[in-house]
Amino acid sequence: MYSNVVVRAPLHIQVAERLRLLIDSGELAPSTRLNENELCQNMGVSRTPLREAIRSLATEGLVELQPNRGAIVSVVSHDDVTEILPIMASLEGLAGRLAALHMQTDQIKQIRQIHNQMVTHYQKNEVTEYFETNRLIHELITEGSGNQTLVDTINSLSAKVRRARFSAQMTRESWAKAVSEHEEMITALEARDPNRLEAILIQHVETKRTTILGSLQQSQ
Amino acid sequence: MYSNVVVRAPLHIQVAERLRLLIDSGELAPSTRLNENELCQNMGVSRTPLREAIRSLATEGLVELQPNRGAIVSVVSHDDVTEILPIMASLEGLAGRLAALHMQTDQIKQIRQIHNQMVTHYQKNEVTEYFETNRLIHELITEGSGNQTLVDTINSLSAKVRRARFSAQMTRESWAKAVSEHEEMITALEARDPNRLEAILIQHVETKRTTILGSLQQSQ
DNA sequence: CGGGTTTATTTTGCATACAAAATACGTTAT
DNA sequence: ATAACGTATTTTGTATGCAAAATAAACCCG
Repeated sequence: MYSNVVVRAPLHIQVAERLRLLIDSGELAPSTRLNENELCQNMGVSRTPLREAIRSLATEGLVELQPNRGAIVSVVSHDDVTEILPIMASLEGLAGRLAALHMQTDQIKQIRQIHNQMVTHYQKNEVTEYFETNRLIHELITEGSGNQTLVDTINSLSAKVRRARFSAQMTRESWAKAVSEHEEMITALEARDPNRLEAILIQHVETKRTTILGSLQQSQ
Repeated sequence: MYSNVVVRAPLHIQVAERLRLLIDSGELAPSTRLNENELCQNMGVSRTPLREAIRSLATEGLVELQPNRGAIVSVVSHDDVTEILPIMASLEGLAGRLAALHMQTDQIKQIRQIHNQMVTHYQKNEVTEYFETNRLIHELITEGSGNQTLVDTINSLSAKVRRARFSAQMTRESWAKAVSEHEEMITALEARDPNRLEAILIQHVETKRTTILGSLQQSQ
């Protein structure tokens, strides 16, 4: 007999996921205080699993615990981003290097297709769709490394940078540069050239850095 | 009037620290089940802060949650180490590059002193002291990067590798190689040569890799 | 004996209760 | 009016209680 048991995740995990989403979407903005009773009511759970979830998010760095004063949504400062981006560059470079060596040919073809979509979105000035496809490409290359720890590490850092919300400030010029770098990326991947792909990805993050830090207000 | 208030950390943080120590020291061995009542009695706290601590350790990756069956000390497998080491190489390389650029001269002199101590321990075959000074040097270089996020990321990965416990299996040969690489490291640091230091650190982790994975039994 | 099923015990998951700290409020005095 | 103090309320931190799941033990039947 087949098992009918629906193994549903523990409450504190479900709650953590929802909170993560709320924070990531900006619905819970940085420095917002997390009121336990309020959140409990909204989510229909008691304080115990909620608090467990908050503790998890704290070790992830998404919220900051303030003893006897609860937790606030952590603020990603200019300095944080300055610290994170070189790390991202190094890790994305490594991921690209590994991806060039290990990815299946049909997976690379898929990335090329998404890249073409992205270019179309760029030409039509469809910002949201552009960012979505852009993100997907980076995600696929990262996953193409075949190194799950690397994927997790990059995602965790990437999430923090994303929360700094700079995207709107992208200039015509830096956007064009990013797209052309992407073209080079895909070419290097198709040629399975690890050194070149690594170099481009590192350069790409550098471009991102100037874009972001140019527009981000000092010490947010 | 000066404040006399002793701001002591919340219980769940103290508990998490103690558990981290127990796991790191091997007193709580991998795959050991964490019995809540037992631990509560040992530590003299109730289940609530203990459980919060366990959730934190779970997101850190030190323990693994098994729904309805509690938590076990996570097992660092051969594959985990295989994934982690290239990441460490990349990040330690970056840290070295930054350290060569930013470290104060007197800090570099201090590292040279510790390095000399380490060499003495090597010559006298004092394994424990060797590893301790070795660890300290890597820590100081990493911190010398001036990038706290980088320090945290490296430490978190490093802790996992350390828990795999391979150190005893180091051969005469690989030990000698590690020491000579260290000599090169310090020289490059004193010369403030970022590229060279980065390259050596990456190579150094590669040496470590062959040492570790040579001795670690498959799929622990 | 041994395999399988039922019952008892333990252990976890979640909710609630109580105490301490922090915040908000109101009162008084200047 | 406002600054400062004291009190009330809210909010967090920790402990405990109860129900469900998992494990261990007892039991039955072949």
